Amino acid sequence: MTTQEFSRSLPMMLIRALDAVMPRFRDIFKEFGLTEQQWRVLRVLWEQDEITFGDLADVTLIAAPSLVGVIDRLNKQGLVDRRRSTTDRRNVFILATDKGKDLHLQVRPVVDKAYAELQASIEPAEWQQIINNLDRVVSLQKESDTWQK
Amino acid sequence: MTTQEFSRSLPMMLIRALDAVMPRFRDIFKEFGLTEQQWRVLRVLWEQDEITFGDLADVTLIAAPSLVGVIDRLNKQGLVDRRRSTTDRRNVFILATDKGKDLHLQVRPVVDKAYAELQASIEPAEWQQIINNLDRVVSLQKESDTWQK
DNA sequence: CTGTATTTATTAATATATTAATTATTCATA
DNA sequence: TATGAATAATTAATATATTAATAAATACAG
Repeated sequence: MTTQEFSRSLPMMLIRALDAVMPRFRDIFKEFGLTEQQWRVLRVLWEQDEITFGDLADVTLIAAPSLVGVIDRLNKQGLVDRRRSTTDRRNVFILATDKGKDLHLQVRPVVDKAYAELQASIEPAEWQQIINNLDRVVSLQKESDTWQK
Repeated sequence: MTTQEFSRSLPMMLIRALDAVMPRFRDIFKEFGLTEQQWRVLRVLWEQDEITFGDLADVTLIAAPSLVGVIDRLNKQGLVDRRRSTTDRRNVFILATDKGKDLHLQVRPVVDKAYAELQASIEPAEWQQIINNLDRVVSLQKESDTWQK
């Protein structure tokens, strides 16, 4: 019965965990007219003030080609702006508009509350263990990637 | 510096882990002209022989509207067929064609090898811990979903 | 300096994700 | 048995993911 093996493989378990966790957050984002990815961008800009497109892609884990569209739509909503760097004209800085900052201040408490509830549903020690485990999966793969390129 | 908090939040860690793990598998799938989702479908059909569309969506963790297109494209490649149930004409059975079964037999060993290498990169005890932890995240969320609906 | 390789953001093409609406069928019951 | 509720697959509309290719700017060797 190796379908069960498949269902319990690491990739499927990761996807299942995301499927279990994300819907309640998406519901919140939607209330404020945001998608999950749009929220990730604003979440960073609220702390960062100004960040290059490339760094934003790294931090949000949104691949550059996808991020172009995400930024376009946020820009159309008047929530973020692009500003090309003067020192290196290849770089583009992304920054939240005042409207973007305000919106974020509204969304943030609701999301934080939902996240606190999520965290509260799991023992602190177990929670930390999960984070550490995921961290380890990432670092191990990064290592074995190095010699490949 | 709460951008770090964000980066180490459970959702971001899950996504990062997937990003770390999946590329090497996608490379393999691509060699055989398959996408990740197409492979998931074939992976199930190889064991299952015949399965309803809805059950297939559940097992592959592909939402029904997405699965429609995945099946369409697999069908165009001559790898799977649809067959409407005679007992309940709402149900549609999905099954692999001979070509689909043959292809799967070719892909499977390569994928299994890559998966074995992935698993070998992590201590067995830690591996089991990760799976158990993810399982727990899922079950805890399922519980708190129940009373919501 | 000059031509070439690298880097950064973007476009292009195709596949998938997400939510809401729709169609066809079956169920349940009045 | 007609009829409204429930179920299964699909369509529709929009957003994102993935890979390859491109455009513009900079770095860098010769």
